Amino acid sequence: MATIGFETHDHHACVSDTMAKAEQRCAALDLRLTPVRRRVLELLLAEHRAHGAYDILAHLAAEGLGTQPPVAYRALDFLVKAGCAHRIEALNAYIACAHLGQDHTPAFLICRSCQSVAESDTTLTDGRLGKAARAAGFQIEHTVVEAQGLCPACQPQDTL
Amino acid sequence: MATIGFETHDHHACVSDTMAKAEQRCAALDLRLTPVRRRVLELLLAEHRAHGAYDILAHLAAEGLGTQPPVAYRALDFLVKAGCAHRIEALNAYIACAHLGQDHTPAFLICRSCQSVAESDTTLTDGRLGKAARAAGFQIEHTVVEAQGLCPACQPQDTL
DNA sequence: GTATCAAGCGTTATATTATTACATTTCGGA
DNA sequence: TCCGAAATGTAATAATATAACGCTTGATAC
Ligand SMILES: [Zn+2]
Ligand SMILES: [Zn+2]
Ligand SMILES: [Zn+2]
Ligand SMILES: [Zn+2]
Repeated sequence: MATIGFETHDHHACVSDTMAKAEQRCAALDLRLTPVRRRVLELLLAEHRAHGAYDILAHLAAEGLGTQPPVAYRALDFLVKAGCAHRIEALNAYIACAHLGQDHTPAFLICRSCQSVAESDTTLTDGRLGKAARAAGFQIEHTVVEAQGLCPACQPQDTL
Repeated sequence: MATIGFETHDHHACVSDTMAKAEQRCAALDLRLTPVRRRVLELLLAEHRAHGAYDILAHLAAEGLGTQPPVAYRALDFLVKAGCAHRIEALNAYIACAHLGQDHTPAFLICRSCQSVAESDTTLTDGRLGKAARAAGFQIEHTVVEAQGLCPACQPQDTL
């Protein structure tokens, strides 16, 4: 279980790795990573936090890539469907996938103080939700698992 | 782990029990379950599915209890804070709590076909999310756990 | 090559969800 | 009975999201 987003890491590598994987993935699935879509993914990747559709749109507008909401929503929808990004329901916002290439069921840890978001990759739905679904005979198609709270850096320090 | 919402049950009893528990709870916590708040809870309780704020508002308007959005949002916010209702983030909607009086961390099973929503009561965050949070040093304050899919009644039948 | 068709994009308009702000009322406690 | 906090009424607006429609592009078939 790797949680990306709170650890200090080589973020440049993080970005270029993910972009490369996104290229591969889209090529493999015969999906077209057009300029707008690519740029939106780059914008999402810039920081490990969620970005609102209108934030993204503002960047696109500043760069002459589009000014109307559908421009942003189409690109975001594409990235989500392609598995390159996830929607954070609790924030009505979007984030780049931190485990591109790995088959995973994402779970998010959202810091209310610094707004950073970590994506935890645990492979299966065998936690609470899986058990509850099995017990109820429910057939899961998609899961939303998001925790809000304080990341390690934002927690009050005991040690003076 | 009881999942309420898909099972056939005595829903009249379900409603009156919950209303009684809500009364008790508000009294105990010194919260005021005013007429609008009570009515909104009743509306939520009518069916085991999520209700949009504007759906609720439409009912209130029809009953002369208020016509402006804040009326619905205030009542819903009160009920959520009081623990009598939950917000379903994936639907931007609200549902009455099915485990009022029990200390619980709700998880929801949302049927995309019949829109019914079941609340599963599992007491602790020791599933995927809990483990991921512990591993990352994240301090959870609130969790959003929602599965979308098909409830037992809406699944294609093998047996002819 | 060029006709055809689907995917992508530009743009306008509109729908849905949610909050801010401020005046007024209600209600419990001093 | 007076005071102050909580609740409510109401208008305005913000934030998020989608529908609809026509044009452009780029791949494929002929
Ligand atoms: Zn990074
Ligand atoms: Zn992911
Ligand atoms: Zn019931
Ligand atoms: Zn509940």
